[in-house]
Amino acid sequence: MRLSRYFLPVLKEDPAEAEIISHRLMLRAGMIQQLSAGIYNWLPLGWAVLRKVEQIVREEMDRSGAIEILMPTIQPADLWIESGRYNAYGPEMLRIRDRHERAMLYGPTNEENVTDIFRRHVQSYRQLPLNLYHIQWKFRDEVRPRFGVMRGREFLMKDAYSFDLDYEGARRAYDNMFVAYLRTFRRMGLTAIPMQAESGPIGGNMSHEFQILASTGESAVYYDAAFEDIDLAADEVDMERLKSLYAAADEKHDPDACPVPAERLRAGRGIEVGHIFYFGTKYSEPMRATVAGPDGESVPVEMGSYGIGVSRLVGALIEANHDARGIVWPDAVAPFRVGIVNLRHDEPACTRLADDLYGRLRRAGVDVLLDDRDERAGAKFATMELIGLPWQVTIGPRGARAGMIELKRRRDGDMAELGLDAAVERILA
RNA sequence: CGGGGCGUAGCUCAGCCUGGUAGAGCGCCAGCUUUGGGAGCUGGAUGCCGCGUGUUCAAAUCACGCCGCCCCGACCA
Repeated sequence: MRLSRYFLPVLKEDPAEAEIISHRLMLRAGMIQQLSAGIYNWLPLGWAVLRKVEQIVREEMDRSGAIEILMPTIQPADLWIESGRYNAYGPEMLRIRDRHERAMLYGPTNEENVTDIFRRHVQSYRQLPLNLYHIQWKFRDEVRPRFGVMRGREFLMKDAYSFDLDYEGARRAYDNMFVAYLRTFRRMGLTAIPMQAESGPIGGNMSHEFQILASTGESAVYYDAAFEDIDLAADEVDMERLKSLYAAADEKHDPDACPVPAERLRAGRGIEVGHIFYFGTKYSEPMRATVAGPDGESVPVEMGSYGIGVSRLVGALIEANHDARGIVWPDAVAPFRVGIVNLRHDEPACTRLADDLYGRLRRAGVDVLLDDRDERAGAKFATMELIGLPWQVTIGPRGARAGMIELKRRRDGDMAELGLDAAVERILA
C-alpha cells in the first residue's frame, strides 16, 4: 500500500476523550473512530489488525476441532423466553421490536440460538462430540462503556459452544478449549494466565477466565512462573499439571497461604480477554436439546461455552505492546510487516530504490506500507513510530547513491545499513 | 445506577465570572523557500458557540429544560 493513496487519518495530539493508552493510540493511529458511546468505526488500519487477530483465533479454533458457523446479530425473543433468560438478562440486553411489533433483541451471546440449531439437527450421541463456534458482533448495553474498544457496547466476539453426551465428554471439551486459548494468545505474542472464575449470568459451575499480562492491566494477578514456559506445541498437553498451577486475582491472593514458593511467584497486571464455562444442561434441559445415548435413552446434552473478546484483544495487544512513541505490534498481528520511508520522493535515486524494495517485498507476499508522501522526514518518522510496524526501512539521499538503505526493528530500535538483497533476506527470515 | 466534569473551526483549547461585530495554535488550500526527526514566510477558506425555551434593546456568555460525551465508583468478552 502506498501511504499517499491510503486512508490513515493520524492525529498529532491526544484526543480529549481518551484516557487509557491503547484508546489514545488507536485514535491517534487512525485505527478507530467513535460513533457513539461504546460504538466504534474501524478504519483501515484498525480493521487490518482486527482481521489478523480474528484469523489467528479462527485458525486455533479450527485446529482444536471446533467448526465455524455464523449466527445472526438479531435474534427473536422467543428463544430467550424458552431458556428463561429473557427476563433474567436485564437492561444490558438491547431489546428491539420489528415492524410487526415482534419482540427481538441484538444478541449479547448465543447459547439459545446455538442450542436451537443443535436440537433441530442432532438426535444421536454418535454425532457427538460437537463444538460449533462463530465470530460475530455482539451488543451489551453496558452502563458505562469506556476505554475505547476494551469495553465497548458493540464488540466482536468469538464464541464457541460444545455439546457432549456426559460430564466426562464435556470435561474433555473444556480442557480442549483451555489449551486452544493458551495457544491462541501465545501466537499473538501474549502471555495469558488462566484463573478460576465465577461463572456469572452464563451459569454453570466450572469456569476460567484468561488474563493477558500488561503493565496497564486493570487487575493485579499473582501466578506461578511456570505459566510462562508451558509447552503448548505438544499434541497432548498435561492438563492435570496445567490446571493445578497457581493463579489468583488480587482479592483472592493470600501471601501467607500461597502454595507457590517465593522464587516462582510472579505478580503482574491482567486484562481479561477470554472466558470459558462448563454449564451442563442449563440450556439443554429447558430447551429440550436431547440425544439418544448408547442405551437408547434420551438425555439432555452437556454443554459449555467459550468466549474470546476479539475486538478487546486489539486494545489489549496495544496495552501490552507500546512505548513512548507509539504502538509496537507483535509480528503476528501487525497491519503491515514493513514500513518504507522514502525521505525524498523528488530524488530519483531514492524513489527508484523505494519502489524497487516495495515491489520485491510485495511479490514475496509481505504486507508493506510505503510512505511516498510529500512530507518532511520528522513527520514521516513520527507516523511510522506511531503505527508501530515491526520493520522500518528508511531510504534517503545519503545511502541511496550507494544503493544502501537502513533497516530498523521497531521493538528494540536495532538498526543496520544494508543493500536491498540483504534487507529483503532479513525481513523474510 | 450513585458522584463529578465537559460540549466553541477537522484536532487541542481560550473567550463565559462582569451580555455588545467569534478567537489562538496545529491541521487544510494556494504560492515561494526548505528537505534525515512533527519546517519558514506570504495569502486564503472553515463555525446553527450541542439543541430548545426564556430574560434582555442585545445571549457563546444569564436562567430553565433536554440531548450527547468523558472521568471516578459498583458490575462485565
